[in-house]
Amino acid sequence: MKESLTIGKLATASHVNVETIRFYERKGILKQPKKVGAFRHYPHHYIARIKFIKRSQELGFTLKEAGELLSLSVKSQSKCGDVLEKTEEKIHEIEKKIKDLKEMKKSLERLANCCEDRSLPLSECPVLECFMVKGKEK
Amino acid sequence: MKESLTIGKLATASHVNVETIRFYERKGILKQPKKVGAFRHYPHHYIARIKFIKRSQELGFTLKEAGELLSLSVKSQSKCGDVLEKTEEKIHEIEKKIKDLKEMKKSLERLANCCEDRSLPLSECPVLECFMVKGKEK
DNA sequence: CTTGACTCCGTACCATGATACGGGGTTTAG
DNA sequence: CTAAACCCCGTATCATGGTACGGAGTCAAG
Repeated sequence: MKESLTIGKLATASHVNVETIRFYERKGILKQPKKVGAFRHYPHHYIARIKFIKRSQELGFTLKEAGELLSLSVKSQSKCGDVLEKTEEKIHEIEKKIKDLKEMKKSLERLANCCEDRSLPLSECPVLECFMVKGKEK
Repeated sequence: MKESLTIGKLATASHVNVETIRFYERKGILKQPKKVGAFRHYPHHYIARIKFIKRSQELGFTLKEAGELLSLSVKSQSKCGDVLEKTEEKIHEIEKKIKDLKEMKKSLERLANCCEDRSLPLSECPVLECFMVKGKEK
Protein backbone atom coordinates (compact mmCIF):
# COMPACT_ATOMS: atom_id res chain seq x y z
CA MET A 1 0.00 0.00 0.00
CA LYS A 2 2.83 2.45 -0.64
CA GLU A 3 0.57 4.64 -2.76
CA SER A 4 -2.21 5.22 -0.29
CA LEU A 5 -2.32 6.43 3.28
CA THR A 6 -5.41 7.12 5.33
CA ILE A 7 -5.44 10.33 7.27
CA GLY A 8 -4.55 8.48 10.45
CA LYS A 9 -1.55 6.77 8.89
CA LEU A 10 -0.40 10.02 7.37
CA ALA A 11 -0.76 11.77 10.71
CA THR A 12 1.29 9.10 12.47
CA ALA A 13 3.93 9.06 9.78
CA SER A 14 4.37 12.81 9.76
CA HIS A 15 4.06 13.26 13.53
CA VAL A 16 1.05 15.52 13.55
CA ASN A 17 -2.50 15.25 14.71
CA VAL A 18 -5.24 14.06 12.38
CA GLU A 19 -7.11 17.26 13.15
CA THR A 20 -4.11 19.26 12.09
CA ILE A 21 -4.21 17.72 8.64
CA ARG A 22 -7.89 18.46 8.30
CA PHE A 23 -7.20 21.96 9.53
CA TYR A 24 -4.52 22.47 6.87
CA GLU A 25 -6.94 21.31 4.22
CA ARG A 26 -9.66 23.65 5.40
CA LYS A 27 -7.14 26.47 5.26
CA GLY A 28 -6.01 25.51 1.78
CA ILE A 29 -2.44 24.90 2.95
CA LEU A 30 -2.58 21.27 1.97
CA LYS A 31 -4.36 20.13 -1.16
CA GLN A 32 -7.23 17.78 -0.55
CA PRO A 33 -6.43 14.33 -1.87
CA LYS A 34 -8.73 12.06 -3.78
CA LYS A 35 -11.23 10.16 -1.77
CA VAL A 36 -11.72 6.46 -2.00
CA GLY A 37 -15.36 6.18 -1.10
CA ALA A 38 -15.85 8.67 1.70
CA PHE A 39 -12.27 8.51 2.94
CA ARG A 40 -9.24 10.60 2.07
CA HIS A 41 -6.41 8.63 0.54
CA TYR A 42 -3.03 10.32 0.44
CA PRO A 43 -0.09 9.56 -1.79
CA HIS A 44 3.03 8.81 0.19
CA HIS A 45 4.74 12.11 -0.63
CA TYR A 46 2.27 13.98 1.59
CA ILE A 47 4.50 12.97 4.48
CA ALA A 48 7.26 15.09 2.99
CA ARG A 49 4.84 17.96 2.46
CA ILE A 50 3.71 18.02 6.04
CA LYS A 51 7.26 17.78 7.31
CA PHE A 52 8.14 20.65 5.06
CA ILE A 53 5.36 22.76 6.55
CA LYS A 54 6.53 21.94 10.06
CA ARG A 55 10.13 22.72 9.21
CA SER A 56 9.14 26.05 7.73
CA GLN A 57 7.20 26.95 10.83
CA GLU A 58 10.12 26.09 13.07
CA LEU A 59 12.16 28.55 11.06
CA GLY A 60 9.79 31.38 11.68
CA PHE A 61 7.48 31.25 8.68
CA THR A 62 3.77 31.55 9.24
CA LEU A 63 1.51 28.75 8.19
CA LYS A 64 0.42 30.81 5.23
CA GLU A 65 4.02 31.40 4.16
CA ALA A 66 4.80 27.75 4.65
CA GLY A 67 1.93 27.02 2.31
CA GLU A 68 3.30 29.44 -0.25
CA LEU A 69 6.73 27.90 -0.12
CA LEU A 70 5.23 24.48 -0.41
CA SER A 71 3.13 25.42 -3.37
CA LEU A 72 6.23 26.79 -5.08
CA SER A 73 7.62 23.32 -4.91
CA VAL A 74 4.48 21.57 -5.90
CA LYS A 75 2.71 23.58 -8.55
CA SER A 76 3.90 22.05 -11.79
CA GLN A 77 2.14 24.66 -13.90
CA SER A 78 4.31 27.46 -12.55
CA LYS A 79 7.36 28.58 -14.49
CA CYS A 80 10.81 28.44 -12.98
CA GLY A 81 11.02 32.23 -13.21
CA ASP A 82 8.03 32.74 -10.93
CA VAL A 83 9.39 30.30 -8.46
CA LEU A 84 12.78 31.91 -8.52
CA GLU A 85 11.33 35.29 -7.66
CA LYS A 86 9.34 34.10 -4.67
CA THR A 87 12.17 31.96 -3.50
CA GLU A 88 14.62 34.82 -3.59
CA GLU A 89 12.18 36.97 -1.69
CA LYS A 90 12.10 34.36 1.03
CA ILE A 91 15.87 34.09 0.98
CA HIS A 92 16.14 37.80 1.63
CA GLU A 93 13.67 37.55 4.48
CA ILE A 94 15.74 34.79 5.99
CA GLU A 95 18.93 36.80 5.58
CA LYS A 96 17.35 39.68 7.41
CA LYS A 97 16.23 37.44 10.24
CA ILE A 98 19.73 36.02 10.53
CA LYS A 99 21.20 39.50 10.59
CA ASP A 100 18.77 40.63 13.29
CA LEU A 101 19.40 37.55 15.36
CA LYS A 102 23.12 38.13 15.16
CA GLU A 103 22.63 41.62 16.47
CA MET A 104 20.47 40.30 19.26
CA LYS A 105 23.14 37.76 20.07
CA LYS A 106 25.76 40.47 20.21
CA SER A 107 23.60 42.46 22.58
CA LEU A 108 23.20 39.46 24.83
CA GLU A 109 26.92 38.79 24.73
CA ARG A 110 27.59 42.35 25.75
CA LEU A 111 25.22 41.80 28.64
CA ALA A 112 26.99 38.58 29.55
CA ASN A 113 30.42 40.21 29.44
CA CYS A 114 29.20 43.12 31.41
CA CYS A 115 28.31 40.67 34.16
CA GLU A 116 31.36 38.48 33.84
CA ASP A 117 33.73 41.28 34.65
CA ARG A 118 32.43 41.83 38.11
CA SER A 119 30.27 39.76 40.40
CA LEU A 120 28.36 42.72 41.58
CA PRO A 121 24.65 43.02 42.04
CA LEU A 122 23.16 43.95 38.72
CA SER A 123 22.28 47.37 39.95
CA GLU A 124 25.89 48.33 39.32
CA CYS A 125 25.64 47.28 35.70
CA PRO A 126 24.32 49.52 32.94
CA VAL A 127 22.41 46.68 31.38
CA LEU A 128 19.43 48.09 29.67
CA GLU A 129 21.65 50.52 27.81
CA CYS A 130 23.79 47.55 26.92
CA PHE A 131 20.75 46.01 25.26
CA MET A 132 19.41 49.00 23.53
CA VAL A 133 22.43 50.21 21.59
CA LYS A 134 21.27 48.79 18.30
CA GLY A 135 17.58 49.52 18.83
CA LYS A 136 16.27 50.78 15.53
CA GLU A 137 13.47 53.15 14.71
CA LYS A 138 10.86 51.69 12.42
CA MET B 1 8.33 66.57 32.18
CA LYS B 2 11.14 64.22 31.25
CA GLU B 3 10.45 62.06 34.26
CA SER B 4 6.80 61.32 33.65
CA LEU B 5 4.83 60.04 30.69
CA THR B 6 1.16 59.24 30.66
CA ILE B 7 0.19 55.97 29.05
CA GLY B 8 -0.82 57.75 25.87
CA LYS B 9 2.49 59.56 25.56
CA LEU B 10 4.37 56.38 26.25
CA ALA B 11 2.33 54.54 23.64
CA THR B 12 3.00 57.21 21.03
CA ALA B 13 6.68 57.38 21.87
CA SER B 14 7.17 53.63 21.67
CA HIS B 15 4.89 53.07 18.68
CA VAL B 16 2.43 50.78 20.32
CA ASN B 17 -1.20 50.95 21.24
CA VAL B 18 -2.28 52.14 24.69
CA GLU B 19 -4.16 48.88 25.07
CA THR B 20 -1.00 46.96 24.37
CA ILE B 21 0.72 48.59 27.31
CA ARG B 22 -2.20 47.81 29.58
CA PHE B 23 -2.13 44.28 28.22
CA TYR B 24 1.58 43.87 29.01
CA GLU B 25 0.92 45.05 32.53
CA ARG B 26 -1.92 42.64 33.05
CA LYS B 27 0.36 39.86 31.84
CA GLY B 28 3.17 40.93 34.14
CA ILE B 29 5.50 41.58 31.21
CA LEU B 30 5.80 45.23 32.07
CA LYS B 31 5.97 46.41 35.64
CA GLN B 32 3.14 48.67 36.66
CA PRO B 33 4.39 52.17 37.30
CA LYS B 34 3.40 54.44 40.13
CA LYS B 35 0.14 56.22 39.76
CA VAL B 36 -0.32 59.93 40.21
CA GLY B 37 -3.89 60.07 41.36
CA ALA B 38 -5.68 57.49 39.27
CA PHE B 39 -3.32 57.77 36.32
CA ARG B 40 -0.24 55.76 35.46
CA HIS B 41 2.93 57.82 35.23
CA TYR B 42 5.88 56.21 33.49
CA PRO B 43 9.54 57.07 33.77
CA HIS B 44 11.07 57.83 30.42
CA HIS B 45 13.04 54.58 30.20
CA TYR B 46 9.83 52.62 29.68
CA ILE B 47 10.12 53.60 26.04
CA ALA B 48 13.30 51.56 25.80
CA ARG B 49 11.65 48.68 27.59
CA ILE B 50 8.76 48.50 25.19
CA LYS B 51 11.04 48.78 22.21
CA PHE B 52 13.10 45.98 23.63
CA ILE B 53 10.03 43.77 23.90
CA LYS B 54 9.07 44.55 20.32
CA ARG B 55 12.57 43.86 19.08
CA SER B 56 12.64 40.53 20.87
CA GLN B 57 9.35 39.54 19.34
CA GLU B 58 10.53 40.41 15.86
CA LEU B 59 13.38 38.01 16.42
CA GLY B 60 11.10 35.13 17.21
CA PHE B 61 10.85 35.27 20.98
CA THR B 62 7.47 34.91 22.58
CA LEU B 63 6.08 37.68 24.69
CA LYS B 64 6.86 35.66 27.79
CA GLU B 65 10.47 35.18 26.68
CA ALA B 66 10.73 38.84 25.82
CA GLY B 67 9.57 39.54 29.35
CA GLU B 68 12.20 37.21 30.75
CA LEU B 69 14.94 38.84 28.72
CA LEU B 70 13.74 42.22 29.82
CA SER B 71 13.64 41.27 33.44
CA LEU B 72 17.22 40.03 33.18
CA SER B 73 18.11 43.56 32.33
CA VAL B 74 15.95 45.21 34.86
CA LYS B 75 15.91 43.19 38.05
CA SER B 76 18.52 44.83 40.20
CA GLN B 77 18.14 42.30 42.97
CA SER B 78 19.41 39.46 40.82
CA LYS B 79 23.06 38.49 40.94
CA CYS B 80 25.20 38.65 37.86
CA GLY B 81 25.66 34.88 38.01
CA ASP B 82 21.95 34.21 37.63
CA VAL B 83 21.70 36.65 34.82
CA LEU B 84 24.68 35.17 33.09
CA GLU B 85 23.13 31.73 33.09
CA LYS B 86 19.83 32.81 31.62
CA THR B 87 21.53 35.04 29.15
CA GLU B 88 23.75 32.27 27.88
CA GLU B 89 20.73 30.04 27.53
CA LYS B 90 19.13 32.65 25.32
CA ILE B 91 22.34 33.03 23.35
CA HIS B 92 22.30 29.33 22.61
CA GLU B 93 18.67 29.53 21.53
CA ILE B 94 19.56 32.33 19.17
CA GLU B 95 22.49 30.40 17.78
CA LYS B 96 20.23 27.47 17.07
CA LYS B 97 17.75 29.70 15.31
CA ILE B 98 20.52 31.15 13.18
CA LYS B 99 21.78 27.70 12.33
CA ASP B 100 18.32 26.52 11.34
CA LEU B 101 17.70 29.60 9.25
CA LYS B 102 21.00 29.08 7.46
CA GLU B 103 19.97 25.55 6.59
CA MET B 104 16.64 26.78 5.36
CA LYS B 105 18.39 29.38 3.28
CA LYS B 106 20.61 26.74 1.75
CA SER B 107 17.58 24.66 0.88
CA LEU B 108 15.96 27.63 -0.79
CA GLU B 109 19.15 28.40 -2.69
CA ARG B 110 19.28 24.85 -3.94
CA LEU B 111 15.74 25.33 -5.17
CA ALA B 112 16.68 28.59 -6.81
CA ASN B 113 19.69 27.07 -8.55
CA CYS B 114 17.70 24.13 -9.68
CA CYS B 115 15.42 26.59 -11.49
CA GLU B 116 18.12 28.91 -12.75
CA ASP B 117 19.76 26.27 -14.91
CA ARG B 118 16.81 25.77 -17.16
CA SER B 119 13.71 27.81 -17.85
CA LEU B 120 11.56 24.77 -18.05
CA PRO B 121 8.15 24.25 -16.53
CA LEU B 122 8.70 23.23 -12.97
CA SER B 123 7.44 19.78 -13.68
CA GLU B 124 10.88 18.98 -15.08
CA CYS B 125 12.52 19.98 -11.83
CA PRO B 126 12.91 17.64 -8.86
CA VAL B 127 12.02 20.37 -6.44
CA LEU B 128 10.40 18.82 -3.48
CA GLU B 129 13.34 16.44 -3.15
CA CYS B 130 15.58 19.47 -3.39
CA PHE B 131 13.81 20.88 -0.36
CA MET B 132 13.66 17.81 1.72
CA VAL B 133 17.27 16.70 1.72
CA LYS B 134 17.97 18.17 5.13
CA GLY B 135 14.61 17.28 6.61
CA LYS B 136 15.33 15.97 10.06
CA GLU B 137 13.43 13.52 12.18
CA LYS B 138 12.42 14.84 15.52
C1' DC C 1 -23.26 -9.79 10.09
C1' DT C 2 -21.60 -7.79 13.95
C1' DT C 3 -18.08 -5.30 16.42
C1' DG C 4 -14.31 -2.29 16.90
C1' DA C 5 -11.28 0.74 14.79
C1' DC C 6 -11.15 4.21 11.93
C1' DT C 7 -13.15 8.14 9.35
C1' DC C 8 -16.51 11.74 8.30
C1' DC C 9 -18.08 16.64 9.35
C1' DG C 10 -19.31 20.56 11.94
C1' DT C 11 -18.69 23.03 15.84
C1' DA C 12 -16.61 24.31 20.15
C1' DC C 13 -12.77 25.37 22.61
C1' DC C 14 -7.76 26.59 23.83
C1' DA C 15 -3.52 29.79 24.09
C1' DT C 16 -1.17 33.78 22.43
C1' DG C 17 -0.94 38.52 21.34
C1' DA C 18 -3.20 41.87 20.75
C1' DT C 19 -7.29 45.48 19.65
C1' DA C 20 -11.86 47.58 20.36
C1' DC C 21 -15.73 49.24 23.06
C1' DG C 22 -18.34 51.51 26.43
C1' DG C 23 -19.50 53.89 30.52
C1' DG C 24 -17.40 56.42 33.57
C1' DG C 25 -13.74 59.73 35.97
C1' DT C 26 -10.02 63.41 35.38
C1' DT C 27 -7.50 67.12 33.71
C1' DT C 28 -6.57 71.10 31.22
C1' DA C 29 -7.36 74.94 28.00
C1' DG C 30 -10.30 78.55 27.02
C1' DC D 1 -17.23 76.39 34.42
C1' DT D 2 -17.53 73.60 30.67
C1' DA D 3 -16.06 70.79 26.91
C1' DA D 4 -12.43 68.31 24.59
C1' DA D 5 -9.08 65.18 25.31
C1' DC D 6 -7.35 61.95 27.89
C1' DC D 7 -7.41 58.10 31.29
C1' DC D 8 -9.72 54.34 34.14
C1' DC D 9 -11.40 49.35 34.08
C1' DG D 10 -13.73 45.34 32.58
C1' DT D 11 -15.19 42.80 28.97
C1' DA D 12 -15.64 41.45 24.16
C1' DT D 13 -13.67 40.51 19.90
C1' DC D 14 -10.10 39.28 16.54
C1' DA D 15 -6.36 36.37 14.06
C1' DT D 16 -3.39 32.49 14.21
C1' DG D 17 -2.54 27.74 14.82
C1' DG D 18 -4.21 24.38 16.43
C1' DT D 19 -6.97 20.57 19.63
C1' DA D 20 -11.17 18.26 21.23
C1' DC D 21 -15.79 16.41 20.87
C1' DG D 22 -19.74 14.02 19.37
C1' DG D 23 -22.90 11.75 16.46
C1' DA D 24 -22.83 9.31 12.31
C1' DG D 25 -20.90 6.62 8.43
C1' DT D 26 -17.49 3.00 6.78
C1' DC D 27 -14.42 -0.72 6.49
C1' DA D 28 -12.19 -5.11 7.67
C1' DA D 29 -11.62 -9.21 10.65
C1' DG D 30 -13.70 -12.87 12.76
